[in-house]
Amino acid sequence: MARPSDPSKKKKIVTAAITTFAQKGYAGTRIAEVAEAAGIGKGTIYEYYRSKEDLFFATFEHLMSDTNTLMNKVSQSATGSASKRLVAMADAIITSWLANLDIFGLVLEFWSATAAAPGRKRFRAAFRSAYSELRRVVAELIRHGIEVEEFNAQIEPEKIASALIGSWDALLFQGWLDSGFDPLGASQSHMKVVLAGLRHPTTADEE
Amino acid sequence: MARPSDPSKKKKIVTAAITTFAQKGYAGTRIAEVAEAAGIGKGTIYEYYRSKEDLFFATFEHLMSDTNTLMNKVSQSATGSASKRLVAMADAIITSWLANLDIFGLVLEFWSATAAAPGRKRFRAAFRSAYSELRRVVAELIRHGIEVEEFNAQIEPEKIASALIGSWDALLFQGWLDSGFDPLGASQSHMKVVLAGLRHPTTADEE
DNA sequence: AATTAATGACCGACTGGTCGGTATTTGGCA
DNA sequence: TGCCAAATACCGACCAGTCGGTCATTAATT
Repeated sequence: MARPSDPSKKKKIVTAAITTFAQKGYAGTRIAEVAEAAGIGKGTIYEYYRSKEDLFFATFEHLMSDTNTLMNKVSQSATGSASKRLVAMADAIITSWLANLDIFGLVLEFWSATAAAPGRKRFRAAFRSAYSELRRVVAELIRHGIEVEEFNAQIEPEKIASALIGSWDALLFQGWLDSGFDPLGASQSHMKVVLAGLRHPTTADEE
Repeated sequence: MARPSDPSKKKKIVTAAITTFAQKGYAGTRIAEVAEAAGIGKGTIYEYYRSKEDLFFATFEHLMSDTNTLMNKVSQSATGSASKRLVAMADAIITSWLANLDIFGLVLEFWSATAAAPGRKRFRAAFRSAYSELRRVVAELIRHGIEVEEFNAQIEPEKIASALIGSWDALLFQGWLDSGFDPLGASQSHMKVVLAGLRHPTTADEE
C-alpha cells in the first residue's frame, strides 16, 4: 500500500506535466500523455499523485515557488536607490518569464483554475497569498523609497505595488498573445513614468 | 434543415451561457445546464449554435462588444484635460466590471482559452485585436495630452497605454481573488502617480 | 522468497452531439 | 373567419467516444 516516494521520479513527472499542460491545457491533457512524456507508465503517476487535479496543483506550486524564489533573490541582491531596485525587480520578473514564454500558457490555466468548480478553491487561496506576498515585497521597496525621501510621502505603497505587479502580469500576457509586442520595453517605459510620478509631489488635481 | 434564427432566443441562450459558464467554467458546464438555465430543450441550442465551443465563443464576443462599446462611449463623451479623460476611462472600465464581478470568472476562462488546444486560435486572434484596439484608443488620449503640452513629449504613448490597460485587468483580477482588495482605489492611486509622471519630464536616471 | 515498484488493459461514468418524432406556426383557400 | 396541411421550431432519449482512475499481473529489488 505504501506509495513509493522517489523524489527524482516525482520531479520527472512534474516536469513532464508542466510541458504537457502548458502545451495542451489542463482539459486537453490526458494523463497518459504526461506519463509518456515522463517516460513511465500511466499507473505510476497514480503512485505519486492522487489525481489529475493533484498533479496540476503540484505543477502550480512548483512554478509558484520558482517565481517566489526569484523575487526574493532579487529583492535581497538589488542595491542602489529605491528606483533602481524597483526597476531591477520589474526587469528580472519579466525577463525570467520571457525566457520561458512557452510555458506561460500554464499561468493562464492557473488563472482560470481560480474560477471554476469545486476542488479548486486551493488555487484561489494560493494565488491570493502569493499576490499578497508579492505586494508586500514591492510595497516594502516603495516604503523604503519614501523613508529615504526619494519618493513623495503622499503615495500609498500597497496600492502602487498592486498596480505595478499587475502591469507585469498583464504585459506578459499581451506579449504572449502577440509576438510583435515587447513586454520588457513597455514595462521599462511604464516604470520610468511611474518612478517620475513617485518622485514628484502629486499636486492634487491639476487642470 | 434550415436553422431557425430568432434573435431573441439566441440572446436568451447566450445570456444563460454567460451565467452558467461564469459559474462553472467551460469544462464544468454541461450543455444541458445551459439549456435548463435558458428554459429550453438541449437540442434547441444546437439549432442556434453549431457546438459548445461556438456557443462559448459567442459569449466571448458578446462581452467583448459590451466592453468595446463602453470604451468608445467613454472616450467620446469624456471632456476636459487629457489627465481627466484618462482617469475617466480607467474608472469607467473598472467600475463597470466591478458591478459585474460575478461574471469576471468568464474573463479568466477566455484568457486561458487563448492558450489551449486547436479550434481556439480565434480566441487568441480576437483578444489580440481587442487589445490592440484598446491600446489605440488609450494611446490616442495620451498623444493628445502630449500635443497640448500637458504631458512630457519624451514618453511613448503606446507603451504606457499597454501598461495602463494591463493594470486595469490585473487589478480586477486581484479584486476578484480577494474581496478585501479594492481595484478602484488601487487604480486611482496608480493613475495619480502615472499622470504626475506623464506631466513631469523624465530626468533620465536620477540617482 | 518476499517485499516493493511499475505497468497498461480494462472499467464505468460522463457528456457532446444527433435524430426521429412531436408541437407550433404559417398561409392558402373555401 | 375557419380549417387544414405543410413548414418550421422544438425537444430529450439515445449513442458513441473519451478518459480518469483501478487493480491484477509482472518486474525489480532486497
